[in-house]
This record gives sequence, structure tokens and C-alpha cells, in this order.
Amino acid sequence: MHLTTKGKYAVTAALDLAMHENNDFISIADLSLRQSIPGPYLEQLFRNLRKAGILTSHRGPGGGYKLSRPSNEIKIGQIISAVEDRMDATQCSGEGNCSAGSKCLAHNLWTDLNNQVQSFLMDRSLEDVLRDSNNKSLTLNNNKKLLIAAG
Amino acid sequence: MHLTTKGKYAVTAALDLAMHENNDFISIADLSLRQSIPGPYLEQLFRNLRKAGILTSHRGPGGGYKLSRPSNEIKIGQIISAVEDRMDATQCSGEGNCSAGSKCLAHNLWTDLNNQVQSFLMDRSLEDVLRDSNNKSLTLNNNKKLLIAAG
DNA sequence: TATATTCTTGACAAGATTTGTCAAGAATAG
DNA sequence: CTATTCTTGACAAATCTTGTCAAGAATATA
Repeated sequence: MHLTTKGKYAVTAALDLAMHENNDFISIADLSLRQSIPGPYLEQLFRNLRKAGILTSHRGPGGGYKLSRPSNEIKIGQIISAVEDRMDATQCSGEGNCSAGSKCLAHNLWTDLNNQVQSFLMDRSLEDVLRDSNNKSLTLNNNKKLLIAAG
Repeated sequence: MHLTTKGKYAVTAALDLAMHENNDFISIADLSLRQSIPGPYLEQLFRNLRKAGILTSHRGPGGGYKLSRPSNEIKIGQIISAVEDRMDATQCSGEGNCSAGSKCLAHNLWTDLNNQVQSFLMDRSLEDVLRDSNNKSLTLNNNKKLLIAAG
């Protein structure tokens, strides 16, 4: 199970796009600057997100990327599986041949962990995370939450 | 968040030790053979498990390793954190300075994921996993479970 | 005591993966 | 026509994982 900066960058970038959902297209240069992600690296990640149907792009001046669906219809798990190829926790890719052709002692454990993590990531949309981020980051010292609309 | 074969080997080896809890000491050679783990590599992992107080060792003929506590008192999470040093999912090691000194948009998301995974791993003892492994691996075709004591 | 066994420690190396870069090209707005 | 921006393929450095090795220390047993 490998969740690397690749997946984290992709999610952060997608969250940025979700924050500016009303804007038309956002360039990699802007995103790179705002989120401190190396531009050419982001380029590479966005290839996968576009192939997965999560982003729409447009070339030329004023071009860039935007979400291809509303932010509440895009799950964190979809973004991660578009860029990470080693999220599976089992040694055998779920095939059950992890110990001399049959299941190793821990096979069910890793399978259960997989399901747990997948559920976690598939239960959360970009909108969910953004709302949560806003609320918690604005929690005051006295522990009263200051609720403000995202944006 | 990196769960590598290092952690998986360590858990598998510990499960083997738990299965033979009544035996005195088990050598790396035996473990390596039974679980198909490279001996010298296992050596390296067992250093960490011993330092973490999970294993007890004894040198000389008939020597080897055994669990330092009953298998129901050793959690999977303890084993993994003894050998894996990059299980944290946040970019900032939880410090909250992941984006120009303050929390990145996804900070809470990764923190929540961390907690989820940690709970999962800390809720399960070696004994739990072994019991589960026995039950499920003996599930028959007709979906009736054949319950047999571990051993 | 001698010997075989087994852990202990430190260091090293090959391979894979991640992370990041670059350049040439294609599309498009103004 | 020109500047902008994505698109694609390839490449390279850094890091990490995985695995190996050798010399040494402890210990059971004969």
C-alpha cells in the first residue's frame, strides 16, 4: 500500500480546482504557484486525471484545466486510483496465492485493510473535504467553530 | 503512507511465531523456510521487533526467537510501527505546515485516514488475525464455515 | 574444553520507484 | 501572426526497498 506525494498532489490540485469551480479554466502555472507543486510534475499527473475523465482541458490563451463534473460527484478515491498504481495492500494483488500458491496467514487482514481504506476514500467527495477543511481550519481557540461558506 | 513487504513480512513471521506459541524458540532458518522470507532480511526485521520489545531471543543451539508476550497482547499495529517508518499519510508528519507554513487543503483528510488505519491495525492482535485466518480459509464451497481451533 | 548452532551488528549493493525535468509539437484566443 | 497553454514522450536524479554478507558473541551439548 503506497500513498505517495503523487496521490496527495493530485488531490490537492483537484481541491484547488474545486474551490474555483465557478472559474472557467485554470492553468498549471497558477495551480503550481498556489499549491507549491512543481509544474511539470503536475502536468504528468493531470494526464492521468484527464484520461480517467476527471478533468477537462483546453489549450491556448486562457486555457487550462477544470473538473469535468461537480465537485460533489468526484470522490477522493477516484483521483487517487487514477494516479497511484500500488494502493493494494495484499502481497498477491488479491489473488490469494501469496504463500506457495495459497493464502498467506495475513491475507484476510490485508484484504480487510484494503476495503477499509477504499471505503474511506470513496466515501469522500472533493466537496466534502473542502467543507471539512474550511470548518476545521477556522476553529477558534475557544473551540467554537466559525462556519463560513467555502470559497 | 507506505506499507511495504517489510511490514508484511514482519506480521507474517510474527503470526508464525504465534502459531507455535507453545514451542520454545524458533530459528530464523525455520521461519524463513516455512514463510518463504529471505533469512538475512528477516534477521534485519527482527532486530527492530526485538528493540520494540515484541520478540525475545536466545542464542546458541536450540535458540531462536519467540513472542515476548501472549499473542492476544500483541497488536498488528505495534509490529508494523516497529519496522515501517513511513506509515504517516500527512505530508507534514502531522505538524500542519504542509502548505507554506499552514495546513494544506487536504491536511484533515490525511489525518483522518491516518487515524482510521491506525485504529484498524491497533484493534487487531496476532491472535485475532490467526483465528480469522483459520476460519475464513476453511470456508467451504457451500459457504458454511468449518470452525476449527487454531493450531 | 571443543564444536556446532544461532543470534548480533554493521555495512554494503542491486533494483525499483518516486520525483522531477525537458523539449518539441499542437491547438487556440486575440 | 503571435503568445499562451496543453500534449506527449523520453529521460535523469534521488530515494527507498529489498536483499546480502561477514565477522563476532553467546550458548548447549558432548
